[in-house]
Parts: sequence; structure tokens; C-alpha cells
Amino acid sequence: MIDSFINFLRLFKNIPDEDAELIRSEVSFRKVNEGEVLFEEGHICREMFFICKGVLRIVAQNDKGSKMTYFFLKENQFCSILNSFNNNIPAPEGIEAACDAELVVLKKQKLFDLYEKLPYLKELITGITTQSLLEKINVRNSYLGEDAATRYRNFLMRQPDIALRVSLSDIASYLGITQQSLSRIRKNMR
Amino acid sequence: MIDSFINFLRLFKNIPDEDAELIRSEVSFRKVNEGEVLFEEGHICREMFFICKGVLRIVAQNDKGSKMTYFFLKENQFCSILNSFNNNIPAPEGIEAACDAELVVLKKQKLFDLYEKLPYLKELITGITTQSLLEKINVRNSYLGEDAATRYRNFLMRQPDIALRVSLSDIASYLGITQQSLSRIRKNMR
DNA sequence: ATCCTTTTTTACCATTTGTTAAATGCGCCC
DNA sequence: GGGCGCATTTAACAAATGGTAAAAAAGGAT
Repeated sequence: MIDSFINFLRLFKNIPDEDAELIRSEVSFRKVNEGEVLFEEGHICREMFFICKGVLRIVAQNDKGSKMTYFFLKENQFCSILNSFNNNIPAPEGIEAACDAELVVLKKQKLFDLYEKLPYLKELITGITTQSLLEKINVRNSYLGEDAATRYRNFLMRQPDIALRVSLSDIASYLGITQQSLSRIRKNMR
Repeated sequence: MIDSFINFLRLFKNIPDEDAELIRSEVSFRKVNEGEVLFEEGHICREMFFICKGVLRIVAQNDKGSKMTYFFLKENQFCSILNSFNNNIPAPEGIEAACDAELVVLKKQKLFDLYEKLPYLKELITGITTQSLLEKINVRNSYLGEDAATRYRNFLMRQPDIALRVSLSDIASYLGITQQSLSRIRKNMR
């Protein structure tokens, strides 16, 4: 399964087999079940996940103590708490599996070792994560000032695959509404 | 005024005077009035602004055609439409002055020339812009599932200086509500 | 100071969303 | 099959927010 990670990187840049072997030796593979906690809020995040299969969610509690979903991440996306990972500060967000998932685990120290040995890898991975950061923030911004039904419709159009795989309450918390509201919106749509 | 840009960069990295002179020669200075449009949506963004004084806002229309404020940017922050700037694609967002402002203008071509001559500058500026992207997205996420009054209180605590300088309707559009709602919230707070 | 324009406040009512609680469905284990 | 735990749906009511319109306030220009 780690091959799917290498293959993903090769979509952007040619990676010699020996480099690939080096990368393979420094990362690990992990299966998780729906609901499993991959990173607990309040700690310093020292791992980055590459998702081979499944969906992860980044979660955090809001002022009222409700657990909100900041992002969904799926196949061929990286998942980490970047602010914590980059700057060694405790993260207010956690990471959970929104459905069963298979991951490549990149430990920070080993990743940085790889960056030393393969300088192009740093540019590659930071480039990919920065670009996906831009896309995520664009999605969030596009929800600004839209009513809940519109946000849900846009979510369905943008991420139909995720909508089918995660729970209603996860989607509701991603859209910033209660699960009852989302259930009502679904009813009105049919 | 361009000095304030150089001085800002020097907070992060020592820049020799001759490099500073080179930078100075490749950037320009510009004053704008409140409401002035700095970049019009629908085009490819080929400029980056460094704000010496004042507040800019990134704006875009939502589904209902209302102009929403995605971000406020102020002194010592960069402002551009990064996805458009980096990838040469038309931007759905525009840039306007939320109050009178003074800017250092970085033309893309000249900036890239500088990156060639001063390679550390690329890492410096992309590092700064990536970090501020992380901060912006954290703020947006933290508003998720909060009611309008809470979002407004948090905005006041986080950016009290901006709250004093931009119009009520700009703030309302940043919080995703109507200006009438924000006015009502203000009344209930006193 | 006065007029004019723009911004902000207020009020009223419609709509949306939250809250609480109960009912229903659905899988899983015994 | 029966019962249990969990997710989803429904309902009734309360609270928050939007839409519209108008009044009040604030600035700017002459």
C-alpha cells in the first residue's frame, strides 16, 4: 500500500527507484477504524498522514463545547495539523477517522531526515500541502453568508464521495449546523 | 515607505544593504483611498501587496450576489490572491481598500526575478505567506457553528484595530451576516 | 451653517436554525 | 428472534437571523 504513496508523488515529479526505496524505508503503514483517534488535541503534532483509502476529519471544540469538523481529507491527500507540525506548538485540533481508513504515516523526524537526503522532496510536499490549504480555505470562504441548505448542496456537488461515506452528524458539524437541521434539509430536498 | 517593507523582512532574516537596494529597485509604492479596487475579480492576479498602512479586504460574491469579505489584511501583511498568483488562473476574488492605505507593490515578474537573484527571498516570503494562510484558516474554522454575536465578539478580541477602521457593513460581510443583524448585535452588547 | 450623500440604527414580520424530546430505523450481540 | 445501543428522523416550540423599509446619525462639500 505504501506504493500508492510513491505513485502519488510520481504524478508530480519523477522519483528514481533508489529514492523511492529510501522513502519506503522511512514511512509506515496503518489501518484505522471509523471513529478512531489518530491525533489528540492539545498535543504537538509530529506526524503527517497520507491517506491511501478512507476519510479523515480534523476536529475541534467550539465555544459551546460541540465538536466541529474543520475538514474532511480523503484518498491522495495529506492530513496533519500543520500549524502545530511546523511550529511545534500544541494543536487545538485533533484528527479522527471519519470512516475506516488506510494510511501512510510520516513521522516528522524521519520526514525531515528525508528532506535532508532528498531536497526536492521538501519542495514537493510543502508545495502540495500549501496548494491543498488554498483549496480548503476557498471552500470555507465560499460558504460565507450562504444558508445551510445552500452550503449542503455545494458540499454535495464538491464532495459527493465523502457525503456517501461519513455520518450525517459529521457532515452537519462540517457545515456548522445541528444534525437535526441537516436531517430537515435533507427531507425538504426530496 | 518602502523601508518599512525591508525592515519587516529583516525581522526574519538579515538582509545585506546591497540586497535591500536591489529589492527597493524592483518594487513600487502606492497610496489608495477607501473603497478603491486594487484587483478586479475574474482576472489573473499578477501582483502582491505589502501593506505599510491601512486595511485591505479580499472580496467575492456569494450565490445570492452579495459581496462578502473573505479576509481583512493590515499593516505588515501581504495581500494577494495566491491561488491565482501561483497558478495563473482567474481569481473569483477581488481586492479592495477597506480604508485609506499605503502599499508596496510587488509585480509577479519582478518578484520572480528577485527570487532568482536572492534565492533566500523566495523561501522567506512563501514561508511568511503560508504561515499567515494557516492563521487565516484557523480563524475561519473557529467561527464554525458559532452564532453571529459570538463570532463578532471573537472578531473584536482578535482584531480590535481592524474593527475600528473599517465600515460596519464590511465587518458584517466578513462575519457572514447582514449589516442590520450586526447593528442589532452591537445594540444588545451595550 | 446647510445641503447632500452615505452609513448606521430601528422596527416589523418572514424565514431559518436551534433546542428539546420522542419516535423510528438499523445493525449487532446474545 | 429478542433486546440493546447508536444514528437518524420527526415534531413542536423558542431563538436567531434575514428582508424590507424608513428614520436617524454621521460626514463631506460648498
